[in-house]
Amino acid sequence: MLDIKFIRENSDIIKQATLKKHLNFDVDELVAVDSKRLEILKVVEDLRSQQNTASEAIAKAQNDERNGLIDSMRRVKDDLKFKEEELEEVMKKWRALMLAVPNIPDMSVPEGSSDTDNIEVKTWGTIPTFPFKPLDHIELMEKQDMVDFERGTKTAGFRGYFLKNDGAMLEMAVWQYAMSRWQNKGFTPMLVPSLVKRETLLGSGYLPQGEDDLYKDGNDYLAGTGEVATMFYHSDETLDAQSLPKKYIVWSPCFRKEAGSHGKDVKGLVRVHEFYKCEQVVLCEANHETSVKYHEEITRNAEEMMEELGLAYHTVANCGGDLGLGQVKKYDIEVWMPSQEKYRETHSASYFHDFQTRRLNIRYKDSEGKLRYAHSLNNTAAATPRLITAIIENYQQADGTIKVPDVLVPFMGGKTIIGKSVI
RNA sequence: GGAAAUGUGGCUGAGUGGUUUAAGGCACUUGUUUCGAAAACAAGCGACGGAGCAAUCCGUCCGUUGGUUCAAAUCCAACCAUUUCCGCCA
Repeated sequence: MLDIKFIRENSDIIKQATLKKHLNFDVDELVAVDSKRLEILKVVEDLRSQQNTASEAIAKAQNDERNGLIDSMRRVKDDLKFKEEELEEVMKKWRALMLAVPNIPDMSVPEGSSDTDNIEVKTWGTIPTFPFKPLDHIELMEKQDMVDFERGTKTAGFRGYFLKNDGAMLEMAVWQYAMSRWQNKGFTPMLVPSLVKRETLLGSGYLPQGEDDLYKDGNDYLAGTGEVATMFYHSDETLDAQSLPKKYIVWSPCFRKEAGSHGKDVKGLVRVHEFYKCEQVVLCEANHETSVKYHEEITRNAEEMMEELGLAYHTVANCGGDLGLGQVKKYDIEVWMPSQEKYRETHSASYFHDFQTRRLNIRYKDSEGKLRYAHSLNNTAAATPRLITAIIENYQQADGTIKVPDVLVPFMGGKTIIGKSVI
């Protein structure tokens, strides 16, 4: 959501944003609807003012005078009702359009329509070479009894899975490693609801346009990311400016229908309907430079974790067409997957300015005592099981066992090698 | 899931149809006083939208959404939340 005043005065900027994000949105229509809204609102407010004045007079008047006033107010009431209905019609349209206004992408966001136009901004690590034919994570995990897809689909349907033995333990080790790692950086750990109300998803900007990718029952939805509940946590609050930035490291189950991705990653654990994620969420003061600073910081946090894990990755700046409605700029971190011989997304870091906090009404009082909408950002910390597929493939050994990355050993009860040799 | 009670500003709390423009208190801000503070006294003290250069003015907001009425914090309905009890459950 953007400020309607800003939209009115800067419709050209909105038009450019719409083009850059490859969206269909008619800002001229919104501006026209808004003019209509203000015009009717003026009439309604004048009638209400009349009513308020008359109401006072009626309270004091007696007999005939009183009856006469009441009669004339009856007509005002009818007019008001008619105008209010007209206003409600316009407001419906207005609200729907307001939710569709895209946020303005940063100047530095590359042009382009899809992820193939994203631009690599960094690479790290050496792409591993194996003196044997490397296996994919599916084979590796099945050989070591770390996963059961057959019973997974029997139980949960397409993309269902069970993690077993060190498959289960490795996943939990990653969570613990990530949660404590970010806690040490000053982030507040939280476990947050995945079962959430519709308004939470409107607040973070996933709805109304993302309906098809969400599991739901009536007004109850399963969130696709912990960001949703975490952002809603502070909705309708005025934060203490001293408490900014607020940094959260959040663990939650995540549910995604993956609508529109049938045929992609149909096997394995790279794309599943139910997964778990440690997510970084930041609220900071309303200032572009501050947003950029924390955007770089939460991106770097994740890159450092990948470096600690010893996983080769690159970071891309997402192009305009690959940005969400509310995102100003986004970096994806993509890990090298030996079986696919390409990079696959593990992290997505974006900032929103006040797009989300306007919807959620999250404000703070700045140093001049003025109420302002905070800025918000988020990035993945560790999304599993996708991340463990990368670990497993990159750390596989000739005999089919899997070396545990050093930083995870303490979280695996001291275990350094997963599995028995299967040669 | 069933029953009952409750829902008013940052907090507390009055208000059950018309000077309520939401009393009073606490907290907060400023001033007077003081070497300084406390206390006392005085004044101020919400958000959002609109008009205006401005002073200021208008409108909306008493859990939410509708309804009744010339007029709703107040009456009615539904919903939501909280508390207590029962049922169920990890």
